[in-house]
Amino acid sequence: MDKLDAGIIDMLRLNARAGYGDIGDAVGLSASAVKRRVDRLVASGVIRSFTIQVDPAVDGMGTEAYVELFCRGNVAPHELKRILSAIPEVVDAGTVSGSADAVVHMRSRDIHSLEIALERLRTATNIDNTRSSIVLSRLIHRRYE
Amino acid sequence: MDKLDAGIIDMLRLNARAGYGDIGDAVGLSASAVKRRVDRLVASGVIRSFTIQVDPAVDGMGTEAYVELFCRGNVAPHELKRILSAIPEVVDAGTVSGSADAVVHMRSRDIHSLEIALERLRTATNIDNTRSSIVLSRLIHRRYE
DNA sequence: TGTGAAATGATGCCAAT
DNA sequence: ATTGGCATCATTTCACA
Repeated sequence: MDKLDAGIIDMLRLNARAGYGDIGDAVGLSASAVKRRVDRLVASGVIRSFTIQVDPAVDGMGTEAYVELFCRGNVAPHELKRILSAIPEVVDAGTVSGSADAVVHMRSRDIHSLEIALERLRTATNIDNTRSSIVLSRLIHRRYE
Repeated sequence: MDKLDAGIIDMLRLNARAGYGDIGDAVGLSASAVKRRVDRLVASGVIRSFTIQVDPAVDGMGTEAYVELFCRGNVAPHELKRILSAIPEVVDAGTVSGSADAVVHMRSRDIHSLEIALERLRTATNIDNTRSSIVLSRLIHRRYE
């Protein structure tokens, strides 16, 4: 991961379909050298995948919520992970510092299916209670991940 | 957005560098028909961009926080968007229901640069105060977006 | 790493549905 | 309005220096 790799990654983040030649022009390498580096970045797991960002509204997944999770007693992170993995509406989650034990980002087709998913979460073992914030309007969506 | 478009989007989500011919084989179209549809999906904004998912740890962006934003008086969503857009550490944000005005997901290189970004957020015009939850361990990372 | 050749894929046009 | 096939052009990919 040197400066050249970082440059290649920046280019691919902006346009994952950029040609090797174009990337090479930008970072100062030949097309084949860029290809070799990209292949290596993929093989080593630095580049997880090539994807697209789809408008969630069009995709029919326009309803979102941020949910704070409060657990009963001490719950191990891998236990939380097990619970959350079973709910497909959970797109992102992490244990956090502060009063809550975890923050969960949920995305669903509509309010109704979000409510059902929330109910599943709320009734899971060791979950004490939840505090939901329904997203009213999306402001930022920088998916560099 | 018919069934064919949905199939094309599914393929591109799995591999944004898939060839038009390969996509066509999967959904039952010729390469040129797939290209036309992809071009249209991009032009109409359904496909927002072609990107890569990078391992945040390797990328040196392993420190995250969820931040609740409380504003002074009524702040228009587009005003919040303007403020948040200026902070690159903000990867995701939305106005929400409940006591907070917005929830912001931030990602940074380390605690120190996260702190600096938080300070910039906290001192922005019309921001009353913030409530941060630093992510201790990432549980879920379903980045279909 | 770069160069150059061969294979592969992208792109635009046209006739047909 | 949208498709498949084809011709052309660009890019990827690989062997070798």
